[in-house]
Amino acid sequence: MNKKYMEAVPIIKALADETRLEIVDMLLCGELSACKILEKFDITQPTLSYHMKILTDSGLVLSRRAGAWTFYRLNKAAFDGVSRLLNAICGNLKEMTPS
Amino acid sequence: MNKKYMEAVPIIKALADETRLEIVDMLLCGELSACKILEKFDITQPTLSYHMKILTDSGLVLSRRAGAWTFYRLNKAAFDGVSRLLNAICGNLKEMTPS
DNA sequence: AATCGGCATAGAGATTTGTCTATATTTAAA
DNA sequence: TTTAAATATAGACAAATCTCTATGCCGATT
Repeated sequence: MNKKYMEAVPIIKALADETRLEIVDMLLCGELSACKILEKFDITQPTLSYHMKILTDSGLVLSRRAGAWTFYRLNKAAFDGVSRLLNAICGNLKEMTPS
Repeated sequence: MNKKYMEAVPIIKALADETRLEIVDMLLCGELSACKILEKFDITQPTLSYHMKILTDSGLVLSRRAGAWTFYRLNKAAFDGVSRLLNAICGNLKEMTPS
C-alpha cells in the first residue's frame, strides 16, 4: 500500500474543522494573540488552546511568545504545500474528459 | 460566530484520510470500479464502500452504476472549489510580511 | 428460478476528536 | 512577594470516526 500522502493527512485534518478554518481566516488579517482570537468564539480558553496546538503542530500556524501573550500567525510555506497538492490534482483533472 | 466555512468542512474532512487520498490519487488516472480500487488496499469491501460513500457525499467523487458494477470518477468542479479556497488564502498570504 | 458476483447496509467495537472543568505555569504589575 | 492575567496541561466525557463481521440487495448467468 502506498504511503505517499501520509504527511499531508495531519495538515488536511487540521483544516477539517470549522473553528480552525475560522481561526485561519482571522489570521489572514495578520498576527493575533490567543485572547483576541478567543473573543470571536463561544468556546472556552482551553478549547482554543487545543485548536491552536493542532494548527501549530501541523505547521500551518506559527507562534511567538511575547511576555504573557502568545501571538499566532499563518505559515505561508505550509499553505503553499497544501495548495500545490490540490493544484496538482486539479491540473490532472483538466485533462480528463468531462462527465 | 461566523459560519462561512460550514460548507467546506465536509469536503475537507473527506480529504483528511490517507485511504481516501490514495483513492483520489488512483482516480486521477480515470474512472475505476469499486473492485478495481479494492485490489490496491488491505481493507474489506464494506470499509471501501464506507470511504466511497464519504467521497461521493462530499461531492468530490461521482458514481455511475453499470450493471453489477459501480464506477467512480473525480468531480473536477468540487476539487476546483477546494482549490479556490486555498488559493484565496495563499493569495492573501502573499501580501503578508515575511516571518 | 436458482445462484453467483459486486456492492451497500446494519450493527458492534476500538480509537480519535472536540469539548468541558480544574489546575498548573508563566509573566507583569501592584 | 503577592496578585492578577494569559496561556497551557490534565483528566473526564460524549460524539464522531474507522474498522470489522454478517447480511441484504440487485443484476447477470446458468
